[in-house]
Amino acid sequence: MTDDDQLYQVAVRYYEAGETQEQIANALHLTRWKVGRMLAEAREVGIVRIEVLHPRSRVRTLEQEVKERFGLRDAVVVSVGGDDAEQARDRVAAAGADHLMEMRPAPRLIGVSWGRTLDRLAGKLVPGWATGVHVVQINGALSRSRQPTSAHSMASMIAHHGGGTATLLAAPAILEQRSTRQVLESDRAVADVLALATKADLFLFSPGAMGSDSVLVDSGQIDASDLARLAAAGAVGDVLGRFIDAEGRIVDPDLDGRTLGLSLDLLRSPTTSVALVSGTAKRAVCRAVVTSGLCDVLITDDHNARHLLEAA
Amino acid sequence: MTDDDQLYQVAVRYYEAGETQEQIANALHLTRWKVGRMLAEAREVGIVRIEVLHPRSRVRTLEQEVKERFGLRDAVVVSVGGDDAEQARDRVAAAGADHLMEMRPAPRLIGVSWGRTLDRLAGKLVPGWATGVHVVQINGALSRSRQPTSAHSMASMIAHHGGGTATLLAAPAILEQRSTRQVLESDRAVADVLALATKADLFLFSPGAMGSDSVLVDSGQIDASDLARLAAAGAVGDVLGRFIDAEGRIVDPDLDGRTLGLSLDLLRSPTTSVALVSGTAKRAVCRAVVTSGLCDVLITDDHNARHLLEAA
DNA sequence: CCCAAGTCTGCTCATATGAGCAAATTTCGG
DNA sequence: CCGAAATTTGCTCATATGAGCAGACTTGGG
Repeated sequence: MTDDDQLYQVAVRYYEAGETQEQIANALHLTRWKVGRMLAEAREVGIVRIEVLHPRSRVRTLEQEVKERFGLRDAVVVSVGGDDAEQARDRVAAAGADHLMEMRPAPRLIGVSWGRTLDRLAGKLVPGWATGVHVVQINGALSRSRQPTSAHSMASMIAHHGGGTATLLAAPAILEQRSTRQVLESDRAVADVLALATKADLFLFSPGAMGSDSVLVDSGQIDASDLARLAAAGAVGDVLGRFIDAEGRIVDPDLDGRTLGLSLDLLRSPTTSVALVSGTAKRAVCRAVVTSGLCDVLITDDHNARHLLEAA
Repeated sequence: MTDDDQLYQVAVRYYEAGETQEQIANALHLTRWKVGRMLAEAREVGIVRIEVLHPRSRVRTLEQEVKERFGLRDAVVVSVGGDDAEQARDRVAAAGADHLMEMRPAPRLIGVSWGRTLDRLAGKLVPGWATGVHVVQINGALSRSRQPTSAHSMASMIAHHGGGTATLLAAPAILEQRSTRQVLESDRAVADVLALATKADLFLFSPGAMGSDSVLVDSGQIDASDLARLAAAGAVGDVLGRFIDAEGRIVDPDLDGRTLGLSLDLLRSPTTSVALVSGTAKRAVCRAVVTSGLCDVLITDDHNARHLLEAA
């Protein structure tokens, strides 16, 4: 039996660095065949683990537990093998798309937020999944650019694939002044959209974590110092651009007053609201969302679900 | 993008059934190249997950948590990728061997139980890991065969690799009559071994689960009906052949009176006792062992550790 | 409805890889 | 310490596999 550490090194070079067996052999002063055999052994003893998992594999037991523990209408927990955040996001988005497509009665008017996860979800919907859905944006978009942002393209895509139309919200998510927000919200163009949004029979959103990779930060809506201040005040993340603490309460009333979009109370209303959460960074905000009733349906990955149950 | 389910099917055939790309192509009426591309995509989207994990990778955070929660002297948690029981046992055994070899001061007199896990551990010790250790068996062995059983070979191997000698216990683990046990225990050949065992400065054991694959069952020491009776009385598994309930108490005093070997109280003494546990079947007994102080050091796999923390 | 842009398909070919085998080496019982 | 048995090594060769590429096929915009 060859030394474990060397097996490991060879396995990493082959499977992770993508080197060829011959390259590895040269680098480590071994023969090509030795390397081949070492790889076989590494697979044998489990240093290299190859698993094929069904793309839609869900963890029903966790779903059940999460659902009961937090009194949700429904929970979807997808299993992602390792801890690749990107992949987890993908799986969760796919599960969200499936869930959306399987909803009966099919939603007619969907209120959506925006973000990377929802973007993915939009891409996973199969064209023709519904007929004549209407999609309405429920919070402001990015301020920096004038061109249609991802928020817009996403809403449009959901609507388009569902054979319907989208109503976009052409306004920034966070304003400089409270008064600006008030003015904007009373403008017909904005007011009408928000009024429509309140009538949605389904809300779809994905909370944001506190990290500096949050979309709100890198789009310049808020900056690192804001983030630090919010974190210090107990913020665990944002929902529709509104920062909340572990109990789901608004952390900074001033900032919140400058945030344009639906009030969080609407998410707590009887209308079904679906939260998509993936990645370890969103654990804290996920907990806040489920415990404070901001969502009825949680779609997340198994790691997060387990964490939710463990620490509670 | 190709259909997820088909990607899955192809991946399973290739990676799990070991079929060649061409075979798969024929079976599914695809071209060989298509199959190759599908496999690439399956890896891409994470249907196929290849991970290389360091053979000694330990999960320090879990170790810390387990250690604190149950007030242990030490805890070692090894990560095993999936849920291959055989592999978990192997990793745990390897970790046990490492732990044993790294103990300072090195143990001089080691009391060992026996079982599949300890067997593996013995094999992992590198020859010369210590000088002049003495190994003593702490409970009876299998009754069926007269030849040196695995219990003996194991103890000998640990001793041999440690440049020392072993004292074996040539007696069955469970007797038919309480009196037989008493007679045996007062016989010098047995009494001396047990007396030596009480002086050990380290105990090493692996609890047994309630399943019918337990070594006690398939060696004929107890049978399925005994097992059922014990389970009904609240037994969660055995330690040194003695069946305990969730609180670590002896379940059946009669059976226990017929069991030959060290008393469990010795494991609870200040002497370090190391428990090796792997596999989901041993969860219950593992919990009993750590909560009732039967071990100071727990060596287990990550699944088990997580379970221990979750349900507690 | 049609065309341009993008995507997918089937293929050639160079190359990476595993099965099989004799030679070298290690292991182990006496 | 020796020689038989088991294991490991280096190798040949057949084969499986991925890169690259031209043609076929969608797809979406006008």
